[in-house]
Amino acid sequence: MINSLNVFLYFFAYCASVHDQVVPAGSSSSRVIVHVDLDCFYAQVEMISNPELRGKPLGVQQKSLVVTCNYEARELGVKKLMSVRDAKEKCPQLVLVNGEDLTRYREMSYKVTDLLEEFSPVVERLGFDENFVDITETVEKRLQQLQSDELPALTVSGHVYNDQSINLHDILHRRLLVGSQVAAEMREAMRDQLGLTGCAGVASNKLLAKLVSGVFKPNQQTVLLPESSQDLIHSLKHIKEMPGIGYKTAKRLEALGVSSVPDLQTFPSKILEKELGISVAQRIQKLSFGEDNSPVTPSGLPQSFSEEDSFKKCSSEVEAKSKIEELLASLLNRVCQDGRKPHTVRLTIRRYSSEKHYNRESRQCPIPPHIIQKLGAGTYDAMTPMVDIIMKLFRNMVNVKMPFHLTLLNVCFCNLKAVNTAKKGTIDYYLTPSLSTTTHSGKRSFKMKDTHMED
DNA sequence: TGGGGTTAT
DNA sequence: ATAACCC
Repeated sequence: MINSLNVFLYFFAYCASVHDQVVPAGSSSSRVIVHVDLDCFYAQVEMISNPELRGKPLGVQQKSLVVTCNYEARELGVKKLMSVRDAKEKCPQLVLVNGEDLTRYREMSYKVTDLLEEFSPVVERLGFDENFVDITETVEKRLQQLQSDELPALTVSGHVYNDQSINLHDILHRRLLVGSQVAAEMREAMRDQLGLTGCAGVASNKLLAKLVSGVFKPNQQTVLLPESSQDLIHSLKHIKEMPGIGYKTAKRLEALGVSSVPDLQTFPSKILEKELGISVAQRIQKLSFGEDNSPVTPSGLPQSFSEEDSFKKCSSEVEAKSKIEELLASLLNRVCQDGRKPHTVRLTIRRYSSEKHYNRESRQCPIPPHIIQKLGAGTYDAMTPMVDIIMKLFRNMVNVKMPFHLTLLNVCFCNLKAVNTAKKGTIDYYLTPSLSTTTHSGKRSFKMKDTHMED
């Protein structure tokens, strides 16, 4: 006779061995990814700046749009990207603050990323209010610290998608549970140290982590166990909701009769590849199965800085020049604070047009070395020569002898390089191949000294 | 429809 | 330089 204890022990050992074989311990094939998504970020920053706004319906305005709003406003019918007119109509008590200057949002955004980097250095930013963190290693370490008698006490933090039951014998479940605990600590740190609330999603890849983070909304977190991933992706009502399938691709898919997740899953791969190109086709078809092997790529320092302004009409060169000077003044301050130096400048315009939705043109050029040098110290030394260069780009795009009508100007500094800190006469000075060698500290708050040795 | 960002071609 | 994607 086999007694029940033996049956239990056998079952225990069986489960452990099966799953440990499927995903060997220390295997990199299974990851734990967290997606952190701040609640109505701009509105939160505004409420921190001015606590009197708390408790009132609050919208953040850019031009004629309410770009985001707090939950009090949402309960009264205000939606993201609603026009100010519609929002005021829905909600006359709505308090509006101007959010066209992104400085404070950008600063708070990087504080969040910096905080998350303390949990794992592998943090990828997505916009100002979202971050992906690969915590596979953090989780592995914690699981190895766990004594075997502590295993039964392992619990989830926050929601489990679909209320799926947890199997502690499954190593993937264990990892994701510890992941949910790390996510809870991240949200606690954001609240305690920065005063910010947000959602988190924990799953085995970026796509699923992002989708699951939005399941319980505001200020909550959800973990997805592997057995529920098909339910999650099938909960999408349209392929446009799939991150990675944008406006254009969704339209082209719809023309092929593909509009739902199952449509995309079962559509013939060869035809899809012919229509969209092999790269996009293979990527999005994998997405439709919940598969996403793209790594969390550490964002590090920004690749570019830009400032832009939109308006009803700009139709003269002097008008454009004064707007460009305004954009440039802010940019020079930002570049100065960063410490690195841009080697390329780009001007982008939008011309007035009744129909064409997305029409933008740009011209870019290298920044001459003698101007790059002036970028570090006083912002005003660089101002005049930079304006001259940008106006050349402007006249290259716009025939100023003909009538024109612009609705947007954008100035972008990119191709950022660390300043050369190698001292003249040293081995380093002569061996530094260009100045592209990364000499920055890796900390965003660190400011490099301008040693005037670049170029 | 704003004021940003990224990568691929 | 543009086009696509993300927020």
